Amino acid sequence: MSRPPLAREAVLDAFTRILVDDGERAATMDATARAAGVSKGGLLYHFNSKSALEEALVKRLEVLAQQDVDEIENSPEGVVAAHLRSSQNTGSPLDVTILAVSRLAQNGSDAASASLRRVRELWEDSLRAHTRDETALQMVLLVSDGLYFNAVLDLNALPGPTLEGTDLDALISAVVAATT
Amino acid sequence: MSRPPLAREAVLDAFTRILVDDGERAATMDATARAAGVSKGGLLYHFNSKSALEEALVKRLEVLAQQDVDEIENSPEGVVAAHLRSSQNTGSPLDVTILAVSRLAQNGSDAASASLRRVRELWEDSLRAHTRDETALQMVLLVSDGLYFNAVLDLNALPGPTLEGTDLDALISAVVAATT
DNA sequence: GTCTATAAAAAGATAGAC
DNA sequence: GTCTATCTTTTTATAGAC
Repeated sequence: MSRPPLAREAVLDAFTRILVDDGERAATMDATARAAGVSKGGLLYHFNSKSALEEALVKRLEVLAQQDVDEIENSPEGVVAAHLRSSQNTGSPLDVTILAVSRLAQNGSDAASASLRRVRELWEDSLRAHTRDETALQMVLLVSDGLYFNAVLDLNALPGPTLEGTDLDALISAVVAATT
Repeated sequence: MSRPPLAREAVLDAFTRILVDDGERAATMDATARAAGVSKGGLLYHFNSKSALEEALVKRLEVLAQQDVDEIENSPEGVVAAHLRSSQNTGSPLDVTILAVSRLAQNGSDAASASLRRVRELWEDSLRAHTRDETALQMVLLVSDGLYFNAVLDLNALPGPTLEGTDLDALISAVVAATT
């Protein structure tokens, strides 16, 4: 776990920022290098290819997500409340990294999709012990996803598993009961 | 409202499919033309430019979204339940169009972002009369967003307004009360 | 480690034949 | 209405100097 070179981190930061602010198409190696204050050759010294850049970003996400879960587990407010609160996108390193990786996922990166699924499973496993039942767990996760995605004006959220018919009915009933 | 040419609709369908399946970057005019079974020149007869293609897709979304709201208003199941059920992405024309337009929005298209916001406002206005209060309304919309986005394996949902601090607290309390 | 220069492919768009 | 051919710009990647 030796600290990575500064230029390398700067490139990753710039890549993230462009992905989130302007989208995947704008996040070219040229634009990333310029935003990071290095030349294209300099960038390619640290990342041999575009996919190497993407892989590095995915790796960064995995580390940040695990840290997030660990912090929430120790929150005095309670895991559910802390999780929902943390779903309010505030521009934290984890927030922007999730958004950046989801941009990659939506452009066909299987590694990015898989990573986002793992993050969601981390959350799910963390929340399970603190919710009444599976329906309640799904409701928390759904509201969390909705929150996350709504916390930014023109951004999106992250992938997850589909819901079966019976679960969907139970969920609808619960939400209807709680809201009408 | 005369019926548009078949080739034109085929191009729009192909563009939508590629956007949803492979992302914005893959949705080139070349690939779209090929998938629609026309040449690049043929495509450019119907849509003078890439942005003309995008504008046509946004227009299609507006029409489909209004139809959806009209149907839900007349649902015997009730507006809230029908809305949540309809948020389960089933690959309907509206579903795929929303996803396609959200891909454009995430790549910097202001027109696409604005259109998605309008769709969400349509839903919000439709649901308001059928929910207990503003917190309940937001909860329904959030769960709907979460549902929508989770109904597909590696896709995303749609933009919306941010939540204020007090609203967030009220929401967290409500969800916590309903789920723990 | 970082740079410039350049090659090779793909993108959007135009021109004009049919 | 639909096609092929072509131009221009952008993007990824390589080569090699410093």
